[in-house]
Amino acid sequence: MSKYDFNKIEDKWQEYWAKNQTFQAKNNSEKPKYYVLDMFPYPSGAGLHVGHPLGYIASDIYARYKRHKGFNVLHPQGYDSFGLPAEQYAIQTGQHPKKTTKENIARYREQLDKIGFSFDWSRQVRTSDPEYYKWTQWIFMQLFESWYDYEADKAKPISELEEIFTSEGNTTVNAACDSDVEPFSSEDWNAFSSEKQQEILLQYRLTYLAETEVNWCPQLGTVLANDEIVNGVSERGGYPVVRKKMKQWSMRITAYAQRLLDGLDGIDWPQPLKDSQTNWIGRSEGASVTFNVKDCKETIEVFTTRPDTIFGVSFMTLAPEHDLVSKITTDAQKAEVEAYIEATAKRSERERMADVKTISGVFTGAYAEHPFSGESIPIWIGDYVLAGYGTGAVMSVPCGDQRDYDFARNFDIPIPNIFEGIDISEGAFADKDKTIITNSDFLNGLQYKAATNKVIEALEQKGAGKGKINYRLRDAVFSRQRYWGEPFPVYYKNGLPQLIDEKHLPLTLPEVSAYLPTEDGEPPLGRADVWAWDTQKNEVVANDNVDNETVFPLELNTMPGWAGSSCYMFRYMDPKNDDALASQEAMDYWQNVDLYVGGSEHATGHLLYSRFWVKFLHDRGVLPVEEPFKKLINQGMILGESAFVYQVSAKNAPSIFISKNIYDKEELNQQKTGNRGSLYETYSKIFDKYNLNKPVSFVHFNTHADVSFVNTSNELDIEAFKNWRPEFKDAEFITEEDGTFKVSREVEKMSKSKYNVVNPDVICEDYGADTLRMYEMFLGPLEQAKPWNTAGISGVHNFLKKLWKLYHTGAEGSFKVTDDSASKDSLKTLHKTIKKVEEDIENFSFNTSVSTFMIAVNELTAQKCTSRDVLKPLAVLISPYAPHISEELWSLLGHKESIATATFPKFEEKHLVESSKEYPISFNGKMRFTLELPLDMSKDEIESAVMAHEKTAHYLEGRTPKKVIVVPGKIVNIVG
RNA sequence: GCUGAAGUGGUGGAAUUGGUAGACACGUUGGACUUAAAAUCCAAUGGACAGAAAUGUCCGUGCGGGUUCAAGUCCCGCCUUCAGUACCA
Repeated sequence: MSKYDFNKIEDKWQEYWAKNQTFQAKNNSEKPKYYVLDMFPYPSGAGLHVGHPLGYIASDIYARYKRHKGFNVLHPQGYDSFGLPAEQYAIQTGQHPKKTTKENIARYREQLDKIGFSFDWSRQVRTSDPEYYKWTQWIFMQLFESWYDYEADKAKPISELEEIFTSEGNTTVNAACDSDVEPFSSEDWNAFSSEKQQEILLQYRLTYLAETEVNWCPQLGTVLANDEIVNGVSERGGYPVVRKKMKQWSMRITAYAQRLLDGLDGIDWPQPLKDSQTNWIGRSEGASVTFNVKDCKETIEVFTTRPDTIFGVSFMTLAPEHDLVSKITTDAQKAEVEAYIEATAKRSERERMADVKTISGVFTGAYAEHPFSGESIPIWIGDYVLAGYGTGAVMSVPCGDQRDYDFARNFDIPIPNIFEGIDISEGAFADKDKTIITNSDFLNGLQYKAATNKVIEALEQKGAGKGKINYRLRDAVFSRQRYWGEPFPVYYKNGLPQLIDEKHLPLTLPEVSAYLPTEDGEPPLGRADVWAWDTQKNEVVANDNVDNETVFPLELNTMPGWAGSSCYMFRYMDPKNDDALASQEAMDYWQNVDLYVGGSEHATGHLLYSRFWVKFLHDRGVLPVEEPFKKLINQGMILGESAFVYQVSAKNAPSIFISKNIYDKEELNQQKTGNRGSLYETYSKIFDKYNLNKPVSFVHFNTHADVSFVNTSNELDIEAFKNWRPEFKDAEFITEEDGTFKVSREVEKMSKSKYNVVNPDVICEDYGADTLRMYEMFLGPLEQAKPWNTAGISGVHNFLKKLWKLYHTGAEGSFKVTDDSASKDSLKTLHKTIKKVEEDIENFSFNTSVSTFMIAVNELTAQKCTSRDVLKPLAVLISPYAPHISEELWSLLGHKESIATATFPKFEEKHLVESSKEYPISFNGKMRFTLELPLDMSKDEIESAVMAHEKTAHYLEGRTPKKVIVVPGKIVNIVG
């Protein structure tokens, strides 16, 4: 073989790797371990485009590199195969999601295999596989069986809590729980009915049932998101939508807020990603203050970050949804308040967000009492206060908060000034570090920090408040009214949730007649005929058998998408284990993921939930580690370059397309916004110019053309375009002078609907997987978003051809390496390359090492290097990037084993050292010359050599140098 | 509004973290080979000016300042773009 026949080579080695299980990882090894993981894909029907493998290529390079470096590398892959698209497809076609998912996975696998990844496929997991989701269900059960003890700051078994309740009641317990748990003694507890006890325990569990409001559309038979509702009716169809309270499972992630925050310090993640988790958790320090409501027994609790401004309070504001509103509103204000609440309730979340400028609110007629001054403070309601944050109530300090200020202004509420020497006639003053408090009784003359400490102390003494840390993070709703997800291992006895026994997992998804919700609003599982739990037989039985004695209804909701992806990284360690998520030995050996590669869009979803679950399972002794991902890298998205054609058409007439340059030249773009008369004139002129039949009127727009019809010079294949769609069959084209038709291009997200998808299979077919891999890396820095442009691929492809040729300098291009000792220059090139590539891989700057390879191969070609001593290590260097060609060269070099196990060449400094080198020397930027000096000179020696040089002496004549700056190997600067 | 990232040739992007800016590649131009094309190879390629030429000089990393012998890199103030987030008390 003398030609670089990449298709043949790649098929051969892909087959070899599969047959020999080259990349299968062992769970025990003398070698140090290294775990490289990609975020596993959701197998969509559209298949992979060139953007998807970017991160996989990067992690594969790293995994292969680590193998060369002597690590036992775990590099698995699987599928996040539960999810909405498959379900929607099922609703439309009636096909079981299981079937389409299976097909999609097969397609994904085929595409992935073509790129030559070193995945250990023997460990593949699929989240929709019962053998897998058995463990998702198992983790849910552990959460159900746990509570969070703030004293020990960890999760504990719920049985321990029951014991405490039995012996001490709940007053000594500092636990994460629902806010409305009432205090009870041990006597109370023991007197409670079993139902009552279960209800109370539910409020402490780490996953619990709670009533949550959702938007329900009975006609569409589904829950709608806020943005799917316009003016109180559904966006599609215009059906009425009702707010409905539904019992939903929630995850008590808020218990872990502080630990999730603290844990960020110990992990090597990109700063923007850490920032977004920090913001999402949203910790703020302040105080909770209790205000008594006058003339009734109620109290209002508020959270504030500025307790120091408590003497600036001139009113209080409650969210319209606040529970107290109905209790404290006076009869005189009742009508107005109710009208306001109704009006706010009707507004969707979206409207409320879009309309933040309008100030609205109503006085309740009630007054609160200031905890220190005892003054009466009017209580208002206003929709700028959010029910979901803090306590849903604020103490309004108009001089210190702009929103309070605007509200006070709008309703003529007094604005007392408590900041010394600050003018608040124009707006509030929120800069807490620049003020001294005044008009504030015992806080006068203090600054923010001191005042805050003092006021909290005073509040605590009075029992009117305490220092508090508030988090923005909410508990995560865990129920979905969907079919294609994990069923909950839960049945209901007297309306109370019960777990099925662990031994009977997995609880598999039942068959249903259709994948839509039922007409009376139950999730799709409500359609299943066989979906009840028999506690005697311990199996799923037909619904008819429900007797609420031994047979009970099962949960109808399924788990959300993130359930299956939260702990999958541990399942890879021991994927076939039927007795545990993974064996203790496997988990102790692999610990956690050393390198995780994936998109940043999961910052506040998967990556947060996963950390939560891992911390929880660590608390409960299941996992040895507390963080799932030690290092994380976000790969940027690869965007598509859409092609547009400019279309001018009349109704019912064939389309007419105008080539881009003509369109630009005639400034039709400007005409688009001009008046219709001049538009018509301009078009008429053009049509006359090109001898085309003028339509009566013009319609003017851009149309996507499929990128496969466009070559690298942006020329459109007119014939292919005409045949694409029937309506373009008779289209006419106004072409450039040279007869070509040019499209305009625009960078957009790669998507089927934009006809800008580039398929990796096509690239592999035309250029080879090695070219694809290297080109994707060459495109730019890994973390950066960048458009795909096939035009540049020839550079990388040429490199691989040159690499091939470097090893094929024999007669008629046959393979040739010699046993001659390598030239100094060649050794220098090799070691320069080893050093650079090693640094690049360690720093994840894969783009620059592609350049380094190109330089190396060009130099070695020029040196006519055929030495085995150079060509052998070179193949290993390149193999992480271009594994197929490297394997082929490796076997041509006479090796029987795969190159994957070869040792990474060792860098030797001595090959880079030369006898002498020319140093450029500059004087203050004015004079520059070069001086040849031996390389092993010390700083001082170089300095004196420079000073002794005639040009230096000339320059310095009559002057004393201020200093000489010497950087060996770089540059010498002398300042006169 | 807030937070974060980034602005370098015609294009994608390098620059050893303060030390010859523009590596490498695409594109473009010219040349070799060829009946021709493709492929391959060679050369030139930031701008301006001077020179027959080798070469030299000046300008140049979004804009305006500053520190330094020396700034794409550090500091201050702007502008622009992208991403995330948004009444968080």
